[in-house]
Amino acid sequence: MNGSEPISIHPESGNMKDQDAIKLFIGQIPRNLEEKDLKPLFEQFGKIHELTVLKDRYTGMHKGCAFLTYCARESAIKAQNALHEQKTLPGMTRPIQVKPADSESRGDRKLFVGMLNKQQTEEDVYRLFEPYGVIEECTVLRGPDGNSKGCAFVKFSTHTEAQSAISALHGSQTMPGASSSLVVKFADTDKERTIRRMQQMVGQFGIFNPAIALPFSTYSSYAHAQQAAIMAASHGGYLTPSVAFPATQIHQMGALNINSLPPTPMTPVSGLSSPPANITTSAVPSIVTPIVNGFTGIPHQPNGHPAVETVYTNGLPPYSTQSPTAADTLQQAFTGVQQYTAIYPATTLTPIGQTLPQPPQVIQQQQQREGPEGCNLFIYHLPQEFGDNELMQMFLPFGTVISSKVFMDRATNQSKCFGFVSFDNPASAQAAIQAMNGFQIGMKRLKVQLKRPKDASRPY
DNA sequence: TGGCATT
Repeated sequence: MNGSEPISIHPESGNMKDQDAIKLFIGQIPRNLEEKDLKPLFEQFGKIHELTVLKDRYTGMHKGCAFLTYCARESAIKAQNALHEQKTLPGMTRPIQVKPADSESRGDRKLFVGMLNKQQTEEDVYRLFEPYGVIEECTVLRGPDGNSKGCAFVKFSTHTEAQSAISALHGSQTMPGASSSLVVKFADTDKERTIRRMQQMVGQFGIFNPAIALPFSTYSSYAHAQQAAIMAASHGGYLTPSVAFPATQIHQMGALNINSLPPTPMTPVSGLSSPPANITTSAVPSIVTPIVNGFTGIPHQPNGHPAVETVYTNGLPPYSTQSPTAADTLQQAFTGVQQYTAIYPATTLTPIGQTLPQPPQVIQQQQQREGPEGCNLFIYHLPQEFGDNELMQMFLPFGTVISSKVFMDRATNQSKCFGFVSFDNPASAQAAIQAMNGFQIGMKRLKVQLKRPKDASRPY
């Protein structure tokens, strides 16, 4: 949109490319030649689908090369044969390069397939993908016991084939017994796999030592930053932590909280561009989190050290459902939620008037574990804007939450307004049902009951 | 009425 963006001949109706079209890399182009100048040279081999000169992402400088896709696969082959190393453009010392782009060959042609039925074998998966190209490899991922993990790798002979399988199959169907529609995407690169593994480690062992991993020199400055962040959040006119906790406990929250840092948009603290992004547990910088944090408190251990395992407790003994104080606190907090959500529409992720840049968000994924029998709750009629974290916060007062999950619609990425919470003991689960079933939020009342066992017979 | 996974 600005002058430095690469100009492309965009695909448009009447400009469709072959399913097996080849994307060409064009090298050794003089830097004074733009798309319009290059077009005549390449058009002689066929209709161009897309032609893009590569520009530096930041400076907009011409990189001396381009990507070219013809509508017809045959045109690409003709152009490569006629031009590659055959002609030197004015001002260049080396001949023009015309060859399939890296993405077309060895690179991205391996797919990750998720949401398979655990009974599906390599052969089943092969049959499913066979129509889209030549399959070089097909593996169902299995655990040590040999049981399918419900996912697979499928390697095609070309990127284009792989891409066409994605287009045709991703989200196209839901396998019997699978919880969601089929996932078909390019497999992680080595780099992505490393990142994923690191995230899994963090999820497994709890939070790492902030003094080592964070861009602060000492732990105490980190703790200070958190405290400042909490104060900043509490000055926004929302429910303050002091409603729910005595001052000493707020101090502890500031010093010890490492799992529920207030979200970035709430922390305009001078001298800090943003809180460390890689320790937030909130997938979305949700507008309701500060309030919810305010009433439920923050995970820490009575011994004064951060929790080593990723379990979530409020640091208080689970309160009895007869306690009027606790009920009052909840009700107040939810009044706050209602007011807040009335001010900021659900689609607004950043509170109005704040334009802090989004830091790259590395989300710490909470591991989803099933609790023991009688410890797993099904919760329905959640507010649309509640995510896993808000759900967890809501149930922390009743005990140790080992897992919380809001069910999302894959297609729209919207909450389906129901979810699951797992406790480590049945008494907490029962206390939560007693206190929270029928709890009114806005126009809706929560339904909180024990999760149906997986093999429960369907009533229809 | 989950367990969402990456050789």
